[in-house]
This record gives sequence, structure tokens and C-alpha cells, in this order.
Amino acid sequence: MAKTTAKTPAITKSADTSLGEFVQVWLRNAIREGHYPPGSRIREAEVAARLNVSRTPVREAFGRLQADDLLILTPWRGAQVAELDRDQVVELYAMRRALEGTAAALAAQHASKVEIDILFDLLEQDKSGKSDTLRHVDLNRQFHLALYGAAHNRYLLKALNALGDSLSLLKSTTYEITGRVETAWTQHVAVATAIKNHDSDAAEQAARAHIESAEQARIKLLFGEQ
Amino acid sequence: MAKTTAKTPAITKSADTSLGEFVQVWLRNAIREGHYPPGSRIREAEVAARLNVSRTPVREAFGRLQADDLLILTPWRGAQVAELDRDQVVELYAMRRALEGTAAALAAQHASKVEIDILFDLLEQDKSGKSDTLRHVDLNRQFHLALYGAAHNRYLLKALNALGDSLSLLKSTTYEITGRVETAWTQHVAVATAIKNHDSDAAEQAARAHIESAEQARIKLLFGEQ
DNA sequence: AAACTCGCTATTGTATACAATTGTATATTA
DNA sequence: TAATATACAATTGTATACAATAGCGAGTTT
Repeated sequence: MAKTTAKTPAITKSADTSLGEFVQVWLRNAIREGHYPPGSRIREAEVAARLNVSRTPVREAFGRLQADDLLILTPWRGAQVAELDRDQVVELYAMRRALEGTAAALAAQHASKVEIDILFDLLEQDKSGKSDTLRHVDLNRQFHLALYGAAHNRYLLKALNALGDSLSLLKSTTYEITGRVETAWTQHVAVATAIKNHDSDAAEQAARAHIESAEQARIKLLFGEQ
Repeated sequence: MAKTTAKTPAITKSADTSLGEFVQVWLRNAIREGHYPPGSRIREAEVAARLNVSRTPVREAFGRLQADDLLILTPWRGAQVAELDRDQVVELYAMRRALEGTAAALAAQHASKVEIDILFDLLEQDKSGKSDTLRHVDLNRQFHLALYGAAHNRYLLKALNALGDSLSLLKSTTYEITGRVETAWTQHVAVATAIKNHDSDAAEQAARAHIESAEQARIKLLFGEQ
């Protein structure tokens, strides 16, 4: 049950997950990697055929992905990959500002020593690796994930993951903007330092400031000016 | 809305929603109203028979309710209504503090005059209706919903609704505690006033304080002391 | 009597058949 | 030719049949 074609991500089905779940993560990845671009329609039968399963688990996966706002399911017309208009991007970032701030604040209260070390470790790695955008993007992602975990709140974690999925619909990265890598790094340091000092207010403020500047970069990238 | 039997909530199926969605809202209400208590098992076939549908839409509904953390789906053992332990309640309230604060802050920025009027209207009604716990509970709910709407952020709205569903698993109301109604009312006034003044920081602080005191009341109610 | 094994039953996971609906293409008419 | 109606094809919504699994109880053995 493996086999990778030119256009589809790797297929690996482990035994202990249900098919529905399997289809769900496969689709989520496929969308994230752009195999199904925003706005495009996804047909049940096509996915079922490609993954060698029946339509039932596909339909199940569709339902869950709709709950995460990754798909739009209209009756009798099936699934479309969600598209984000400007308003939605703005609302998404407002939400992210709040949640990321909360994560930082909670991390300042609850992070273990090891978790804090990991944050600084990632920052150190990020400093050394020069001019490799892909590496920066990956380390950035890791830093944020580590932050989410350090907050020790499963509902927050889930919400932030869902948010990340939605934002993955915007495929380009703000790290292509000159100076953005350095700005982000400095802001990450501010967040991590506040967490290390167990200063939850400072951590929250720093995280909010970081997301705000990320939003500005994103909006500029997406819609031109301002 | 129509016909209530002794044990099941009202059943009304309008034509333009899919059966899966119909089952979903029916189940959500049934859980909220305590017909399926936390921890109890829900069998697909039983629900299907009761609602006169096949298992397919029931299964669809199960999937979505799991996504909202209202059901726990274990392979080959089906659905159980989620139970909240103390940790989860604490995490849930931490999340609510953040989101409710965000809603208040955003409402201070974006609420229309009408929306603000509605908030004060609800407070006025709440003042006059004495000692009717059920009425207070209802008006409280309306106040919070109005607040959520006034924030004008659909992702936030969705997250808060999901949170409310989870909290509905705690069936008792903190309004049974002496003085809680008055405390809450005063705090609501503080939030509404800050929103009216377009002071988003004050609104956020007031909302957070409100949720914190609600959390304390809740924890006391659930777990005895502290 | 206690413990363990085997098999049955209840229940869920998956596949598929069928019904309902929408959009498109073609034909007909003004 | 343009507009509208109609039939057909493609696709999704729903129901049901079948397969797989886990829990439970009866029976056997020590």
C-alpha cells in the first residue's frame, strides 16, 4: 500500500489508524503542499480511487477538514479547498495574535527548564544557518511548535494547529522579504527571554508584537501596499 | 419548535440541510441538555433508529462532534460523551479567559452602536428580573453571544462556540452560588462600559477578570474547596 | 473453586448500491 | 442568431450489506 506517483505525496498506511483518519492526514498534507490549490474542487471518487479506499472514509475526512475550515462543503456540490480573502486573512491574524500571545504567557508560567532550553537551542541553530530560506522557515515552524507545547494547554494547542493549517493556504512565505528573517529572529529572542524570566506579561506582549509584524509582512506580500 | 417527547429533544428537520448536519445539531443539543451524560456511550444504531436515518449521517455527525471535543471516538468501541477532569476544566478556562478577553478587546474596536446598545439592553433586563436563576442564566448567555458577535471575527466566534459546547458538559450553573449573579452583573457592566468607551485594553482586562472569577466559582462548585 | 480458553454476540469499520440533485449540452422555437 | 426548455451525465447524499474486531460468558481444566 505504498507507491508514490509523480503528483501525489507519499502514501503510507499504518495498521492502527482508521482509514478515515488516514485519508484526513493525507488530504491535509496534500492541501498544505499545494497539490490541491485553494479554490480547487476535490471529488470524493477521485481521492477514493487514488488511495484505493471507498468513498466512505473519504467523506469522513472531508467532514473533519471542513470543521477545520480547510474545505468548504456545499450540499450537492462537494468539497472545495478554502480560499482566504483579505478580510479572512486579517481575522485569522487577529486570532493568531491572541492565541500566540496566550501561548507565550502560559509558557512563561508553565514551561519546564528543558522546554526553555529547546527554545534557545532552536534560536542558536537559526543564527548559524545563513541565507537558507527553507531552513529558516523550518526552524521558525519548530520554534512556534515548541512554544505551543510549552504552554501546556491542549485546547490552545489544538486551536493553534488549526490556525496553522488555515494559514498554510497562503503558500508563499514572508521570509522572502528582505530583513524579515532577522526581524523575526530578534522578536523570537524577545519572546524566549521573557519566558525564561517567567514574565508572562512581557512574553505576551512580545509574541503579539511578533505576530503583528508578521501580519504586516503577509499583507504586504499578498495585497501589495500597506 | 415542535413536539417534545419525554426523553428526547425536539425533532425538526428542515429540507435544506443535510441529514448529517441535522443529526449533528440534534446530538449537540441532546448532550447539552444532559440526555447523554458525560462518560456515557452513544451507539450509532440507537441514534439512527431514534432519528429514522441510516447510520451514515450519524457517523458523519460523530466525526464532527469529535472534532469539537464533545465526543471521544475510540476505534471499534465507538463514541463516548467527553468527560472533563480537573486539569481539562482549568485548561478550558485558561483558553476562555484568553478568547473572551480577545472578544471584548475586538468588540471595543469594532462594535457598532446597535451592538453596544444591545449589550446594555441585556444588562438592563438582567437588573430588573429578580431571583429567577433560569432567566439570569439565559440573559448571561445572550450577553456573551452578543459580545462574541460584536468582535466581528468569525474564527474567534467559532472557537468560542466550541468552547461553550465543551463547558456545557459541566451541567450545573455557577449562578446557584449566593452573590454570583450580582458579581457577574457588575463585571458585565464593566466590560460593556469599556466597549462603549472603545477602550480595548480595559475591555480585555475586565473580561479576563470576569472569566477568572467565573472559573473560581466553577472550581469551587465542582471540586469543593480552593 | 478459581483461572483460563474458546467461541459467540454486539458493534463498529468499510464498501457499494441506489436516489436525488445540479450543471451542461443539445435541440427547439421565436 | 439568441434564448429557453429539456434530457442526460456527472456527482453527491443516503441506505444497507458485509467484514472485522472486541468484549463477555460458558465451559473445561487444574
